[in-house]
Amino acid sequence: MSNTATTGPRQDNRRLQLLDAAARLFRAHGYHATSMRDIARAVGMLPGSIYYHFPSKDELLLTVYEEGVRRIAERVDAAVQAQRQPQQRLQAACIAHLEMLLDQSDYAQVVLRVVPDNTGPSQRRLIALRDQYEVRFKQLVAELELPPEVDRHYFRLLLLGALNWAQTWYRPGGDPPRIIAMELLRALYGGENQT
Amino acid sequence: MSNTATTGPRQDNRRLQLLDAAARLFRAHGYHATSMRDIARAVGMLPGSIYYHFPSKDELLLTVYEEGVRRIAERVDAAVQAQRQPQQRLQAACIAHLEMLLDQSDYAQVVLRVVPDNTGPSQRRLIALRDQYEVRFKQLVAELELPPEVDRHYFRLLLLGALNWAQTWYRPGGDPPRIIAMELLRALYGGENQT
DNA sequence: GCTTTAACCAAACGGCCGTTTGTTTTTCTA
DNA sequence: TAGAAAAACAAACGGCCGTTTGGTTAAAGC
Repeated sequence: MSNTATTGPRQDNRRLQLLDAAARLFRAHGYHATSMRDIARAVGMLPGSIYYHFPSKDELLLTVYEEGVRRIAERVDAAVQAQRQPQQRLQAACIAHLEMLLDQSDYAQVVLRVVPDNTGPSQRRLIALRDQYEVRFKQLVAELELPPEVDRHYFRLLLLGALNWAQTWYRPGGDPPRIIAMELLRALYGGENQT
Repeated sequence: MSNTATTGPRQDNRRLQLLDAAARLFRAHGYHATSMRDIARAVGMLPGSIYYHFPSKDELLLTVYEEGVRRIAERVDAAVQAQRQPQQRLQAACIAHLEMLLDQSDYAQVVLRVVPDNTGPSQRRLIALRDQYEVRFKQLVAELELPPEVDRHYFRLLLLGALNWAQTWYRPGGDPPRIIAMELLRALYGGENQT
């Protein structure tokens, strides 16, 4: 009963397993089509046991979402910081973004696949998380040299839309995400100022 | 008002009401989050009565999907045929596409909002319907003059992705769909060969 | 007028849903 | 090694799900 802080909590491994399974299933089938029983079965657990780790299904989605944003942001930031020229910085960001979105992370894919409409009480926080991530692209586009007629707001929406929509037509076996990102950028720039 | 054929079955009015309600609810809440009871309540009907008009929920979605593709294709085709120059033909298609997608038709919005993954036995037909519609844009892009470095395949995916993704950020009260389409195209062309 | 039939009602079917409750097992510390 | 805390089990709760079945109503056709 002593108030010692030396005692760390147990490793809590299954919590991570739960998050992994939830991310995978949410990505594959969507939020509503995935049941708590599905998630429990995927980690070899009884449905009720999930509620020791998460208070609700909604909160489970929120945690996956947060982790997804964290992972894709981390990866994109690292890619951007390795470049100097604005054009190459944006290209690096697009490549990293697309790799996470198409190949790497179930978590990141949930962020864009699961539409935060009527998914529960935390839908506003989901949207806020997504917006917070996209601020990076706002800054990258602001650095860029563009013709004066081009509205940077719509330039960003054009680029992000094209990248995110790739999730709907991408199939493994075709061009890898890196090539796709570069081809989309080339189509966008019209082949003018290419590296 | 003698436009009614004197013979034939009864007018079967509620079937259209059902489709309208289903389209509206599928668009707003998604397929899985919309129950047959929700749809029945929206038209003032008991849940079981829907099965007189449609054999299953899956078939109901398929019918909405088909009607959505039909409506958006009809509208886009009309807009394209009113133009001669390839660039203006594509622009007209984009405007019509976006207007249907953002403002006009619940049916058309279902086609792009409801991801046809694990929605039931007819998911392949849903994808086929969507592909069949997008063939139009393939042709429009083929007519277009483009720099030789630009891959027309990715040019089309870039454009359609940007347009379709607008569904996730569009809010009524901002720029109308027509302006959005033109701004996106301007960002895509880089302000070069504008009308 | 009688029959047919389109259209819907009324009521239930089994099943899965998210979640709760009480108990048991495991694990780590004191 | 005793005991507390963490983690999972076992079993149910009420409720909603898509769908089925059989009966009722009212318009249409002969």
